[in-house]
Amino acid sequence: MQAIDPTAHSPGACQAREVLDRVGDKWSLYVISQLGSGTKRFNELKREIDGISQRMLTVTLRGLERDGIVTRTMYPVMPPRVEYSLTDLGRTLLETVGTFVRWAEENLDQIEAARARYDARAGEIEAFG
Amino acid sequence: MQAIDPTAHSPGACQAREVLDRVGDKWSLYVISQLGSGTKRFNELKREIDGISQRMLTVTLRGLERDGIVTRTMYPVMPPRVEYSLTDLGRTLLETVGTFVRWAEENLDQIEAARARYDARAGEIEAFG
DNA sequence: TGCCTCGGTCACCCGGAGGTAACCATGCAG
DNA sequence: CTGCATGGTTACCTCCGGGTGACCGAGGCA
Repeated sequence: MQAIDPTAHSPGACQAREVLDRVGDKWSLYVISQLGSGTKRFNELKREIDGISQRMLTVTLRGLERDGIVTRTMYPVMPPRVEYSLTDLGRTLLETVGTFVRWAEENLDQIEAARARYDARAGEIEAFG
Repeated sequence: MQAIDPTAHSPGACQAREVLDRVGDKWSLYVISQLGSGTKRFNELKREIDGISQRMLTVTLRGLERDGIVTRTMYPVMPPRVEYSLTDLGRTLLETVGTFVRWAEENLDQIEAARARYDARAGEIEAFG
């Protein structure tokens, strides 16, 4: 994802782009999705989200916290205990993302089919064109 | 955006991630949004999408065409005439993105407020903490 | 004879997203 | 004394998304 150019403005899309810049990175969606099932601790998230590094989980959570999508609660005990959960805003976002996820589930096969067709045709042209 | 790691699988989110990898790049949303209002020619899109380069418009359109979201129609005349439009799949995607756009419109101010609060608090801590 | 348009392709470069690994403080178990 | 767990931070490096600018080929126009 990429910074917004404030001079660019395609009427409807630009607001969505700003949200995409938040949620469209590599890990945010996984974190939001995991927190959808309730409050979680740092290492709990780390274990559940396959392949995420310590640093990226921190960075992602900080970003989501900054934007008011998750809350961070620290208990000053030893060893440290830190809990993350969705805010109300985060929960409405999760819902909205849900319609997106459903679209993905319903149409991913179509996309992959189209992709296969396109690649097949491209290979053909390369070979005989 | 980034390639998918096939070993990663957060049940619901992973399918959506694949769609995000398609639509979450810098320009796809603008292109889809512009094509929502009908068939357009290459330079027409280029003029309407503020700041896009010739190369990136080509790249974006090729990607969307590959995934079956837009169709490309070439008329072998001189000077060349090429028209782009949404497929049925593209139109359902546009609709889905619409709920996303509405969420963005309704909640962007909340995000920005949260961001401002967070930054203010961070500055405070840096100064006095 | 140039120069413009349309719809691209190609070579090159840069910045930033994201990965890896080391380090931190503290307390408890062995 | 050593090692492990928790929840990070930091330095460093790599990769690639995306931007810039040159070039193309055929026709029209002056």
